[in-house]
Amino acid sequence: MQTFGFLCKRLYLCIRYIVNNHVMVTITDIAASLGITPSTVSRALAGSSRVKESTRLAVEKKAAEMGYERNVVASNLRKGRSNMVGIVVPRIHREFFSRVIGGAESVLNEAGFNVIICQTMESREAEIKALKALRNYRVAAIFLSHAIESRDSSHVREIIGTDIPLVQFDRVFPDLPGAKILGANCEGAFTATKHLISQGYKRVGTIAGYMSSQAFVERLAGYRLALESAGIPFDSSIVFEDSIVRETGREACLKAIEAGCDALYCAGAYSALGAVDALREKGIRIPEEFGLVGTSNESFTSLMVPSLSTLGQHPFEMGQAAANAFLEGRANTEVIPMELHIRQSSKRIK
Amino acid sequence: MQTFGFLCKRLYLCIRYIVNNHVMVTITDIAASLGITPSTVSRALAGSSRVKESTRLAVEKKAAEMGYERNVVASNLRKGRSNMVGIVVPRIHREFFSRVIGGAESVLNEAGFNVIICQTMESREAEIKALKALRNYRVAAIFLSHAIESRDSSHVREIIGTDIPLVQFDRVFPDLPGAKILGANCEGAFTATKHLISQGYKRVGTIAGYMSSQAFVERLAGYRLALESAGIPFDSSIVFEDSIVRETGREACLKAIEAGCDALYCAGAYSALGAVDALREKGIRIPEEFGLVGTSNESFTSLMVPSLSTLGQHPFEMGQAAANAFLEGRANTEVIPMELHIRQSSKRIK
DNA sequence: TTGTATGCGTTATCAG
DNA sequence: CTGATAACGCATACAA
Repeated sequence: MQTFGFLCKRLYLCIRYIVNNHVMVTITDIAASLGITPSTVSRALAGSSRVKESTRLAVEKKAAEMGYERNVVASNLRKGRSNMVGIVVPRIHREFFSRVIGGAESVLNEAGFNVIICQTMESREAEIKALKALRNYRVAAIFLSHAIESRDSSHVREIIGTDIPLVQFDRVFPDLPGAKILGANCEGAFTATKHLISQGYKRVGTIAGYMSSQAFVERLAGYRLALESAGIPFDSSIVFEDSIVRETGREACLKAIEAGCDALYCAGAYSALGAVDALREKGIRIPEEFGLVGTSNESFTSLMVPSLSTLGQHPFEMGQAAANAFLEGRANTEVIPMELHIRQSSKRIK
Repeated sequence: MQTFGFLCKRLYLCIRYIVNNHVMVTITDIAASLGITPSTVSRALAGSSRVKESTRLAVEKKAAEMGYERNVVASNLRKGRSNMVGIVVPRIHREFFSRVIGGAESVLNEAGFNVIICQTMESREAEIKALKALRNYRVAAIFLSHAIESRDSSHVREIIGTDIPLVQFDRVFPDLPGAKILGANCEGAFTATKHLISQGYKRVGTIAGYMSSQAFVERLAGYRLALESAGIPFDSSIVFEDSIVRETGREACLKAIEAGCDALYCAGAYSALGAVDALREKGIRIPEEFGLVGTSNESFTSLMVPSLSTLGQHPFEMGQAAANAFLEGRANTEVIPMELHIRQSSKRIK
């Protein structure tokens, strides 16, 4: 026996259907055509154990028949959280970041999440805007690799507080809680620098990146360790900080040449490219007169001539790791190995 | 004078606040602390003209003070549409696509939209899944560059119908309604082929891509036109279809060599890379014995040796154009010029 | 096992 | 110009 309210609703639905004959079908529609209530449909579709098997089957059949699909907006509102994960990166056209995103997406999609992506273009302002937008979407989690301009983490803490799970990757604020996915930066930089030394380069400098970011701090530490383990004193005058793009990399390399370096470990991907520019300008031959190892195995590095030796990260795996950390509710720091690809730019000894 | 219901609500809010002392502030909170109703707050915040200036100011002040930010999920549900735009691309780590996304995002963000990105990995199944997910989010629009596996547009038509504005770019189904952003493919391919002919190459073939996509059809037409305008008969035996990735490009080029070609216009970005592989394998010199022009000015093309001549698109501008077409409600076809970058791989005549 | 009632936060419609 | 009220579609506590 139907209640009066129920019948009213049904009448309303009929009218709605006539007026606008292509609305999305809702659980109420399914309920109406099955003579049951929306709550039961909701439960059946959610796979609740508190619904009769036969009812569930009937609901599922009808839902498929009517082409029902859950309105995730309504569902998210009701649940107070969404099935979206926000990923905030400096620039998506950097191969490293786009591959991290790819890795994260592959895992998250499997688990029923969608990914919303924001670019900061290295600007702190844009990062704040993106984080706020994501919070307003009530995303289930935020994966962040912060902008260079974000010298400290106060804005992140302020905006996302502790309500939204945070997973940081690569460019990580050490003082923030939550999971962190890092490359084995120290170890990697150690290996890379060691390799340059083993090739007979005598004065190995580094284009070190930004010390506001954990990743670069660790790479510098690895570089230093390699020197020390080879009995070479660390010399801060051939450590060039704050360079990460091609142009500043070029400038840093010019200074390195002045300072008598014959090799550079570049902690950034594009600063190494700038170093190549500088060396070409000066007519210095690679690798005979000058050795180079870059970081991040972007595909252009193997296509260049001379091909560029790189300390490769595994961005896809980092994305997967970030997604898994979130899905499993972990808040630890995970280290993804790095791998040295020795190519022409550092291979002086055959 | 407050109504009874209003006071109840206020009491409820107090209790909620005590129980959970860190909830997001809502328009109801603002209304309560200002002694007005949520409707007025909503109107004030929406910039409605039907609200007193002083009230608006008071509301805005209070909102800022309390750190209010609109719950977009609720807003979207109520409005029946969202401020998200879905972008569906084969792979975001393709520089072309990531730059299109960048361009679209830059315009959309200004206009208050956020971007949700889905990758299809060239799979029709994944494309269907992505389109459905976006529809379930009630996105404001979908920007699509379809997967290679999607040989026809039936699934797109079926899923998004006419409810959601569709903007297609680059890989476009001509039979679907809505805006289309295309490179000047025919003209571009004409110029590229003409250039090869002008360099003295005698038998210019093409790695033509997939004929299910408008863009490739047009490039083939441009190629053909260039031959005809030079009085060279079109020869379908040196048109290699269905190649778009590096490996298939390599295979196509091997066939082209067999068929006596001494130049290729490659309609894909990575197929040209495969062609380089094939020529290296066979020990054929570029550009002296064989000329190559690729499509899409990916950054590796200028870093390679020999550097690769390309028919460059303007992906960032294409993204902007897509966003503008959507924002202005246009449904026309827009053509973005292409530009021939002549580099070493095709420059036989100094 | 199912139905009833309510609220998530916002906005639109209608009164006043 | 502002207030009351309902509804967007779904999920859940509670009742039956």
